[in-house]
Amino acid sequence: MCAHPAASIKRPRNRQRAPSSILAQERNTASVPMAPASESAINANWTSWLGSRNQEAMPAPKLTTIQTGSWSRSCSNQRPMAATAGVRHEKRCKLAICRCQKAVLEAIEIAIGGEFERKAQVSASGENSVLPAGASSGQVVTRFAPSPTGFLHIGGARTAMFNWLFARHHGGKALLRIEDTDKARSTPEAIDAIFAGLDWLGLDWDDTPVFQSERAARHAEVAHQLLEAGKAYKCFATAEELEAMRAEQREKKLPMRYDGRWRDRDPSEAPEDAPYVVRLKAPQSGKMTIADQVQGNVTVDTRELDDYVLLRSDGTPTYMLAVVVDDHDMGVTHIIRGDDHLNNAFRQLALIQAMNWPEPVYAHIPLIHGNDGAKLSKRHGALGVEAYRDDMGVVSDAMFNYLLRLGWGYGDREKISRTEAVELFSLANVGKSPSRFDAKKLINLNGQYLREMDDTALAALVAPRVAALMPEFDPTGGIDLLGRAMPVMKLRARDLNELAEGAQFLFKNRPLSMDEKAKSLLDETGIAVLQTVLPVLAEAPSWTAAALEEKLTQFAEAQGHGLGTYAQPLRAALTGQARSPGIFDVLELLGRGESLARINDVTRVAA
RNA sequence: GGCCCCUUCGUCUAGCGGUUAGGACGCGGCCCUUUCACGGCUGAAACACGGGUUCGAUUCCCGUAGGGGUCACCA
Repeated sequence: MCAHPAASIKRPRNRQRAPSSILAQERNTASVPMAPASESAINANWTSWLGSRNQEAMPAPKLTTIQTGSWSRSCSNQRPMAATAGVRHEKRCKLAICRCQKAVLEAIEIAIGGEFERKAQVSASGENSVLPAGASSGQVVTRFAPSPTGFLHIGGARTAMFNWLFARHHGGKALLRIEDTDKARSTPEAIDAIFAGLDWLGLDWDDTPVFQSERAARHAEVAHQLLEAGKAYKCFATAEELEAMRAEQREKKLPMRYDGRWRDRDPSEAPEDAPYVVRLKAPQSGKMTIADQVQGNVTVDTRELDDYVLLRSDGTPTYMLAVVVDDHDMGVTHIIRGDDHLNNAFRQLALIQAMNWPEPVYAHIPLIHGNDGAKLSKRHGALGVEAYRDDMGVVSDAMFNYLLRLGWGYGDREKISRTEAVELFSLANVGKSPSRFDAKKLINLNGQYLREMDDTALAALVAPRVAALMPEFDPTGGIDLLGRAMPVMKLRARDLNELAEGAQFLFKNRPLSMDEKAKSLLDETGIAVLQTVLPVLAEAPSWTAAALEEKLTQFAEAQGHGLGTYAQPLRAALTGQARSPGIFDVLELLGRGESLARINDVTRVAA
């Protein structure tokens, strides 16, 4: 049948998005910090908390550039980043915004080199804010901050990847912070599992990982600074009191939030020695906008923000305080995390502004949902990455590629290596809607990567699995044969388990056990076929797949039969199964002696 | 309930005002073939709904519906 010529002509679809490097560069540069800073103040600050903390935990930031206070103010409402996010939605304004952005950047450049520098020196004195290390050099700094309450699940893994990718793409730093402040739920095993999972995915991190629990003193220090500055206050409300307040709000269908009952009260009104928490004085009017790199501009009325707790009554920091302080001290410039934190971002921003710290760039990526469409959680049967590795036999490169494509796309590209991913990754191409995990697609991709893998490396991964399947397998002796079998075996496998199962025939002891299909192939006619074919094979000039194929094909033709007549009984006799690699490959892998012996086992029993 | 976010084949996605709405996984068919795979060709399969704006909306705006997230002295 011949199709109409026109039917096969496809319209060229080369409208692939141009690499977004220009935008990316602009963003990168645009993230130059705007906050004033004093080097001595910073150093003092760092030494103060370093003195009592683990010195290894976090190196003091290097300070190179000083920015101006005036720029901080003039840019805070219309930062270049805000304009950039607008591009996503205001394509008509795209060019205009880009030009505007460019103008701002140029202005910044002039400012850095010119008269603003003097202003900086003036306004920096008396300021106690700390300029982030990364930010000071215009370098991108990201962080992945898992809380070690379990394994590294798919969602966390992808967040880690996006952070890593973004930092590597921009030649910046990717940092790791373990949020282990919840001592009851954090375990060393979970920490190990997270490290192992990240390592397996091939994600490496700069500097030493930070353990949040070791920084409690620094967090408290910030809370006290805020207290002294009048930007935070002591709240003596009891748990029961607050519960009653919430119950009432629930009943009256009012928004549930702390009503600020101690915001303006004098602490002396509290009972003697009463326990208290420290709350942030959050702004009470106006609006806040976050120029989110993924979600676009998100605006919230500040009335939605309540005076949340910074320091618990036992003096320990809450998560809200800890993240903000750590992100700042670590010099994090870009916060890339799940969008379940989008609402938190506003509350955190209030704290950042109270401290007069530079605002980071936010990118809240959509969550990965389970099959029921709800947030992935352990209760939903979400698995740790190691489960995909161990139980499903998934290979690192495949997992990386699959996760990369979940929520991020680059035109039609499906198969993308780590190196390419670093080159192509941008937040602009991260989708806004949540995605679901599709194990079938993962496995398909896994098969593609398996086929490309080095045979020796593959054999090393498969060997333990074969050993688990059959006690008679000797890994030290068998790994060589396994490696030689890989080229033909990996063509037909999609995961490491299939590979291991399929390889078992190579190591079985004689006489072979036969599965049902093999037995049915070895009926009377099947055995008769083997009896005629045995001497033919024995005569083969050399025991290679090619030679054997030539020999048997000639014989089949002479007999007037198809190759299948001989191949199937042979397969059964040689492997005990009806499925295997090509029969001539099987013969070659098994070798002359073993092959003939296995065939002989079958024919002799019948006789 | 308040606030925030989302909505293109079953799933992952492309699409940037004019396309026969493209690709991938999965599913069906055909071809290749010694089994199973791989590979090749091919088919079915989507713009949630309703209003605007526009000469023209999948694309921009506003609603509706549905889904999700978040509202702790958890992280």
